[in-house]
Amino acid sequence: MLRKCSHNLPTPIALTKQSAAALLRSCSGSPDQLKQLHSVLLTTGLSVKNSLLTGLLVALINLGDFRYARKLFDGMHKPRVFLWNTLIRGYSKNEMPVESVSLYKQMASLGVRPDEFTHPFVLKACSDLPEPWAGCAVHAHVVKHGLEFFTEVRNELMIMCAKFGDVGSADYLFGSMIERDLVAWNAFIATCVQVGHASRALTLFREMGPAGIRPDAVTVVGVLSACGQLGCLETGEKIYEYARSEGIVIGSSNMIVENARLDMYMKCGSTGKARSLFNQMPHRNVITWSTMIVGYATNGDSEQALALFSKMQNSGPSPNHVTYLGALLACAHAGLVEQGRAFFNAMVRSRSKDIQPRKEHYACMVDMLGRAGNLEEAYEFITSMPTEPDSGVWGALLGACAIHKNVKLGQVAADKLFLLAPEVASYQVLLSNMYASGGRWGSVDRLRLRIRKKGIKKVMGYSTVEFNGEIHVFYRGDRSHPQARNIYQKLEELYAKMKGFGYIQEVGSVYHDVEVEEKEAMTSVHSEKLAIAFTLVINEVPESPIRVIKNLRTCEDCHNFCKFVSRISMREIVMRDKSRFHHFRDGTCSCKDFW
DNA sequence: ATAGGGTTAG
Repeated sequence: MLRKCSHNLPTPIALTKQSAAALLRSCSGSPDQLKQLHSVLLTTGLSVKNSLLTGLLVALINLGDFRYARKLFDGMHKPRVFLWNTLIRGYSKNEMPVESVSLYKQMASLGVRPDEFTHPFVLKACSDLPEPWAGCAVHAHVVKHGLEFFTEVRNELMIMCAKFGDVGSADYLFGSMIERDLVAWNAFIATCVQVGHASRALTLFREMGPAGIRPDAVTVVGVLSACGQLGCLETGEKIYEYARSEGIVIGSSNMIVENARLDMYMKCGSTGKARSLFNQMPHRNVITWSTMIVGYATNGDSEQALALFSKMQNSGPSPNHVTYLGALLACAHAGLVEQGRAFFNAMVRSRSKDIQPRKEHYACMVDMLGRAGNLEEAYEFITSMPTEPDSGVWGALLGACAIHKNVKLGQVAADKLFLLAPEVASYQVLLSNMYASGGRWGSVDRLRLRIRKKGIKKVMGYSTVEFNGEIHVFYRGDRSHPQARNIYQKLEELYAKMKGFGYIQEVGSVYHDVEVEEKEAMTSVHSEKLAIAFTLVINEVPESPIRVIKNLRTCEDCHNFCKFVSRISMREIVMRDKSRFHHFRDGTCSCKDFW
């Protein structure tokens, strides 16, 4: 490599300081070229001053050769703040937050005074770290140096707070901003979506105009993402059309916007709309393909997911770890154990670091094996993991044990989960359900006591439906909706009709040690049933699908209920639960009762 | 010579 480019470089004699600087500016080819230039400079006897070295360093960093850059940097006498900044930024932009933060630490301990450019970089690195402590320390520095009023610094502080779950502080930082510019709005909207406050993001979007800020394409991406999370298809499409008509996005030129749209369609269960958009897109990257594959997999169309995956391997970009997760999900949902194993082995064999199996791939495999009934193999799979299994992996095993009613192995998983994720109620609920289905009421009571002692709160289940751009929320047994009377009347009607078609209420999933009538009463008013009844009341257009989003997983009886309703009302029901979609059509579900 | 915000999985 060195020899190859050596003839492009001038001989040492011809080189002056000016020509060296000019050469450096034009030398954006390869790090090797730059390194050679450096050694040439050293042989010239020219005094290689900081200014020249700085140029060299910047070029190296921009090319991503941090090792050589760092060597140069460490050899420099009192590098200027600008150089510290550049290196800190380089690390943070190239997913090396640890290096970025430790360089900042070094800077601080040497007494180099940071300027207003330093903190946005290092704060970004701090928010990429798994723990918030470094960020807190840097925050203190920001205040110490009196830099917290720079908009850029404030934005990064806000994002960091939001990423570590401190939405209150993020909110405060946004609200108290003196100059709230477009970037601040976009950052806050995006963080709202990331922490799961999608409806807040939509509210913010509506406030932008009155506040005198014109949204741009970045805003649109955030808002489309919010619509996906909420399952608001109508709203999402309206916002996209608005953005087109306002010239905020032009055609399909912005791939990120199109990807966000694609994802929104998939998250709303509209695989058809997603596919036709995909077919029309002028440019597709790995995210485009992954979004499609994951989308198909979660929507229960494993065939399409796997077909696209092989199409991608033939004529698309290289798959990454997310794409493979999509392929594994497709296998897990379709019960294609052999195919799934093959994908997993391909990942292990791959030389690319980017597609080595991660924890979520292991969790997916455990789910797949466990669901197919190979519980022992799933357990062995966990013990063979190169890294410490996390709650996702044990949770997958517990879920499979619940399906196959294997209390013994389920207990093993639950014990791990009690240590790894004591605050997640759903795991304890699963265990409790397993005890209950085995009639072990004593164990159920002991577990309940333990849950109460620890103060673990169950997440309340709810379902949402979008109608005319508004979101309607329902809880179990909820009567607060203005249409409550009509909804319950509709529900009665449905039950009466369904019973004629052979519907029998399945109460097993409730797993409470209460009288049968009471169980039945609770099951019959689950939130998803109310949401469906509501949609039937207000929207009688036969060909429009009923779209319901549920925050937890749906129970067996509701699943059965949906099948019957789809049949007797001739309406398609698209239900997104916590982990996947169910498309009900004419009495059957896309998940083939395998979920 | 350096500035902050955006899309996929869990």
